[in-house]
Formats: sequence, C-alpha cells, structure tokens
Amino acid sequence: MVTDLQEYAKELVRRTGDRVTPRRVQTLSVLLAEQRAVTHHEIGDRLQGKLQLDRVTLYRVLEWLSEKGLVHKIASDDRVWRFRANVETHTHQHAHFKCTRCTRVTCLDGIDTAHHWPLPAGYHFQGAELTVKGLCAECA
Amino acid sequence: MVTDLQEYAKELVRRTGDRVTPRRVQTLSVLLAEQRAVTHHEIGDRLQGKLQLDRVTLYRVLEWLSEKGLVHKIASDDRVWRFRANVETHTHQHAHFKCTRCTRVTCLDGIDTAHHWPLPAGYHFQGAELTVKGLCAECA
DNA sequence: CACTAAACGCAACTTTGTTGCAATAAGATG
DNA sequence: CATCTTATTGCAACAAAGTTGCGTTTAGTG
Repeated sequence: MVTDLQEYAKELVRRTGDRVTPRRVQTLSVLLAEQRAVTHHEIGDRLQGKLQLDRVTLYRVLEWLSEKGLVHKIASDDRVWRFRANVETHTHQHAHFKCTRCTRVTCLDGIDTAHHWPLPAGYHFQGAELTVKGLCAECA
Repeated sequence: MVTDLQEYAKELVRRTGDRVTPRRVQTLSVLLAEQRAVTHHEIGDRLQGKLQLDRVTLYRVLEWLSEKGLVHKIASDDRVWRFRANVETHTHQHAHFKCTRCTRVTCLDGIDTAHHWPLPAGYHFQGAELTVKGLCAECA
C-alpha cells in the first residue's frame, strides 16, 4: 500500500532529527518503492504530479538522504548517479549489476565488496565499488 | 628516453593500418609514459606546447585509441573518464585503485575481474568493473 | 501566532562530453 | 614530387549532469 510506504518514509526522515519535509518524504518513498537503483531523472519523473519539485532541490534532497544513510549513491560508466534506498538486509558493501541492454541497475547482495582485496604494499583499503555488466533475466 | 617512447608509439599507431598522425602518436606517447590512468584534462596539459590540440580532437583521438585496443577507458565515480595505455602484461579484465586523497588511479593487475561472479538465475555475465578505493602508498 | 533557521525555487554557471561542417593533411597514385 | 582522395582536425555550437548564489517560503519551536 502506498500510504504505508509514505508513512514509513516519513518515520525514517523523522528519525534523523532534521526537518520532515514533503520533498524528503516523497523522494524517499519513491526510492523505497523501487527494487533497484534509479537515476535522478527517473525519480523526478515519478514525482511529477505528486508535488512540484525543482531539479536542484531533488539533487539536494538526494544528497541529504545519502548523508543520513537512508540512501546510497552508485556510480556508473554513463556518468549518471543512481540512488537506492538502504534496506537492513543489505549493507553499503555490496556489488551492483548493470544490464547493458536496458541499463537497469540492481543490487547483487550475494557479493561482498568489503572483502580485503590484495593491494600493493603501503596501500590502505577503504572500500570498493564493483559493477558487474551483462544481460539481466528479462533481456537475456 | 622520450624519443624511444615516441618511436614506439608511432610503431603502435602504424600497426593499426590507419593514418599515423602527430596527435595520435603524441597522445599515445603521453599515455605510455604514465604508469597510471590519466584524465582527458591531464593528457591535454601534458601535450601543451608540444603541439596544438583541440579538446574535441583529443576526445576523438582517445576514442580511436580505445577502439584500436591501444588504450582502455576507466569509469570513475567523479564522472570523468580516465585512460591508460594497454601493456601486454595486463588484460582488460583487471581492477583499478583510486586514492581518495590524491585521486590518482592505478591498475591492480593482481585482481582478475573476468572471474564469474555469482549472479541471479537467468543473468548473463559480460564483464565487470571493480574500483577499490583507499589511500595509496604516498598518501597513507 | 510569531520567529528563525533550514529548505526550497529560480537563474545563472560549470564541467564533461558530443555533433555538424568546413578546412587541412596523410598517404596513395601517377 | 605533384596531385588527389578521404580521413583527420579545428571551430562553433550544443547537450546533459550537476553546482552555486541568493532571495523566498516553511517546518518546528516558544
């Protein structure tokens, strides 16, 4: 139910201690509803009609959600940031899959990128970003 | 010796069968001289003075070098393409390391990304891009 | 209800990369 | 080595993603 999701989003925003604004709640709600990582543009489309939202504001809302740990950013080779709501079942340290045909990005919770990769001497590990490319089940 | 590198670059360009132009040779020469992945901007800086080179031409030269397999492109989370000369000792299927302080990108030849990662049923593997982040030996 | 700092909207700007087209030059041919 | 053909280059204009500055609105507090 949509209302449940919005209430949940509202609760998550409230817990941060910062202001609970419609834009934050609606944006997070959209991301919670998706089972994948979506672009800034796609989020904007889904919010059309529901409420007026400036491009810049959306960037700032997403940045804020990211800072608060409610969402995470994913870099891709098309130079477009994608965002995904953080769910308890997966940590930040996971891989992503990008379909080379439909360009959809999904999370690969089965792969743990927190694994310590073999680095040259003197190097200090902080994190890793792994994107596996190929065809998803629908496009294959 | 710089001349050697330029001669080598020239030879590599010649082997493609396409035209041997100063811009292609010089650009490849700059990339061969680097032990890491450099941005379009950095390459432009290194070419200043040596020869006049338009932004667009550089993009096209790099694209061409990439198509011919003399160079490979690396995507990063700062939306900037980086390029690195292909050396026999490493294949395209390897990981990269990006220092979060000096932003330099180096190749991690010890990690093979052609490995078949565990994917959901119906998914078809094509390739993977892995960037490990942290501090390099100089910045640590 | 009034107040204040945080959010927001708007306009202008930056960075990275691309497209179209006319001018130039690599290398083949005579 | 002059000429010709076509790939390559430079220029100008454009496009997309994202950022900055600033005045206006609004959430939350008293």
